[in-house]
This record gives sequence, structure tokens and C-alpha cells, in this order.
Amino acid sequence: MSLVPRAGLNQAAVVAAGAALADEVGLAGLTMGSLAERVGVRTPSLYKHVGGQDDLNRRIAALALNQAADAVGSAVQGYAGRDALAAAARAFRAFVLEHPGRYAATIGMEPSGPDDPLATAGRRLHDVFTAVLRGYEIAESDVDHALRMLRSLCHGFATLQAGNAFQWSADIDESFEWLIAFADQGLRAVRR
Amino acid sequence: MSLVPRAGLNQAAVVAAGAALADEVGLAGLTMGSLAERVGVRTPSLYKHVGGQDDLNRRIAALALNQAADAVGSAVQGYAGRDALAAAARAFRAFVLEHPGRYAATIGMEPSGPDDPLATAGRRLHDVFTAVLRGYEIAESDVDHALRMLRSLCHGFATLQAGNAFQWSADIDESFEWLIAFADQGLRAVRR
DNA sequence: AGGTGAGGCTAATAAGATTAGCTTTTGGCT
DNA sequence: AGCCAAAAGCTAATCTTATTAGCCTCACCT
Repeated sequence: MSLVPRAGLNQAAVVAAGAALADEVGLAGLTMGSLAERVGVRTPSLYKHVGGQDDLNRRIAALALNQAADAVGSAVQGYAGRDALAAAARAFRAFVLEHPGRYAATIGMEPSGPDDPLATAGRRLHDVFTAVLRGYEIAESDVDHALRMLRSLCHGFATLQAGNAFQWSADIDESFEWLIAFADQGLRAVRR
Repeated sequence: MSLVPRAGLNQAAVVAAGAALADEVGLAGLTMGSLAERVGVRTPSLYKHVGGQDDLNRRIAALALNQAADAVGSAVQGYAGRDALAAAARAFRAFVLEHPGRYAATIGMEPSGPDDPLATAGRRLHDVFTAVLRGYEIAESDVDHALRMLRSLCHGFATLQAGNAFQWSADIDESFEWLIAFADQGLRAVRR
């Protein structure tokens, strides 16, 4: 039952190479032609592994969300409260800055249903942040709002920085630490 | 000296039509062909008004930032403190939700220099939010950080919502109001 | 009348994505 | 040892878009 392909090429390898290429040249610069060259086949051969560009982007997005969940999840291990929040936020931003292309693939991508790998991956990332919030005593009714706020903050900051949208004076790392402190203090004030 | 073109078509009209079309079909769906059809000319004629797709996107982005600055600026008139913050945030989000295509054009777009209309427009929006922060007694050294935080929050929330990234339970409008209250309380705690 | 230039148009070129259909390799089976 | 079915490649062809070249015409100015 082993499905060993002729070369070392399979769907996972193609998607991983696509994600890497997107990080290097930007999501818009990821073409079927450049990806084919990267993995050493002619363009049409890629269609043996992925359904096309849309399918490729979708799989890259799912990969990105899973990797982000892994990164943030690992970073949070052993921490709680403010430390967990800081670790999660830093890990998330670092991931986006190191993998801007694959993260960009996730933007505006909607899962087709609850079993879509994209939905599963999104849920994993979501759950990690939910766990971080557990370190704060937040009323049940506020958790969803706090989660969305946190997600907006992290996503907004990381994507703005990745797009070079912060151009003026102050140090960006410092701003991010300030943002973490701001969120932490605010979340502690929301208690109960 | 009147430069009356044969038809009612000029650069501003083309850019405005492009922005409107992008809002309707998404930035990715904005093609030179569909825009030409929309304005009633053949595709190559568009090149008499804009330099090409990149140039068009750039001009749409500048238009979007100027309109956002107008909308937020108007909304803020006559308010200060928490009221100004809420008005600005609501107006910004409303603008992004009503004009997702043109706003998307601004993402990742870098001005070529300080005289680029894009830079000017970005500065206008920036200045409006700066004015909002003046209603809080924030130390000089914290203003830039607070501004970036606020921008991340608004941009993050609005783009996530525009991309349908908030799928689970709670009411989105309610989350946004919660977020405004959160930011307000946090900013008041930063005083001095 | 005549000329000029902006604004259109058609036709041609080039890049990309995708499909069709043929070929080769390879693992499994006799 | 040798066959064969399917996976994985390849070439060639098609389609969509963007862009450029070069021509045409009308509005306006003299």
C-alpha cells in the first residue's frame, strides 16, 4: 500500500517549497512557474500534486496556521499570566516576520467547512490564545471579546510591520513590548 | 487652458471607478479588462490615464487613505477623550467594511518618498489618530507606542472582520465596542 | 481651413495558469 | 525474469490578462 513517488516530490514537499518561496519573494511573486523551477520540474507537473494556484495558496495557509500554532504553543509552555501573554505575542510576531509570505496566504482565506484543514489549523491557533487568556480571571462573557481584541492586536501589529507600515521615529520592538504591557494591564483590569 | 477630454473620463474618474470595482469584487478581482468595461472603453485606453495596474493600485491606495482620513476626521469633530476615540474607531472600521477593496490596496504599499501622495495621505490619517490621543494625558515618550497600538487594533480588527476571520459565537459589533472600551481604559491608565 | 494633441481603437506581444494527451519509471505480482 | 497499472513527468496547446505599438479622430484653437 506504499505510495512512494518516483522523485522526492509529493504534495507536502510542493506546499512547503511554495511557502518558502512565498516568504522569499512575497505571496504575489509566487507563480506556478517559479515554484516548478524551485522544485526542479516543469510547471504542469505541479498539477500532479496540487489542484492549482488557489489550492496551493489554501494549503500554504493551512501550513502557516499550523506552524504558527506550533510556534506560539511551544513558546507558551510553562508560562502563565503576563509571561504567557508576552511569550505568545512575541512568538506570533516573530513567526509572521520570519514567514511573511505564508502568513499573507492566510489573510482573507475562509475555510469551506468545519473539516477543512484550514479550519482545524485556525482552531489550533485560536486555542493557544484561549489558553493564554486562562491566566487572567476574565468573566466568561468577556473571553470572546478579549480573544478578538488580542488577535486584532497581534495580527494588526505584525502585518503592519511586515508591510513596512511603521515608518516614523520610535523603535518598533519597543513599541511591541509596550503593546504587550498595555494588553496585560488591560486584561488584568477586566477581571471577573 | 481647459483640458476637457472627449468623454467624461480622466485619471480621477478611472481611479475612483477602480476603487469602486475593487470594493465590489475584491482587489484580486480588479482587472484592467473589467475596469475598462466598467468605464466604457477598451482595455488599452486605460493606459492613457494610469500607468498600469501597479500605478492604479497605488492611486487607489492613496484615495482610500485620503477618504479614510476624511471619514475619521469628520467623525471625530467636536469630540474629545473617550468619545473621540470611539468615534474614530467606529468610523475607521465602518470605512474598511464599506470599502474593503480599496482599503486592501493600501496593505503593504510603501510610499516611494515623502512627497508620494500615498505618504501624504497616510500622514493625514496618522494625524487624525494623533489628535484623538491628545485627549488623553499621555507622556510624550509613549505617544508613538500608543499610536501604533491603536493603529494595530483598528487595522487588525477591521481587516480580520473584512476577511471573515471572526467565525465563532459572539456578536462582532459588541466585540468592537468592548475593544473600544478596553483601549480607552488602558489609555487613561497610561496618563502622564 | 488647418493643425495638433488628447483620448480612443485594433492588433500584436508576452507572461501565467491550466488542460490534454503522450511517455517513463517503478513497485507489486505472477 | 518479466509484465502491468498507476503515479509522476513532459511537450504542446489553449486561455486569460497585462502591456505596447501604431493608427484614427474629434475638439479646440488659430
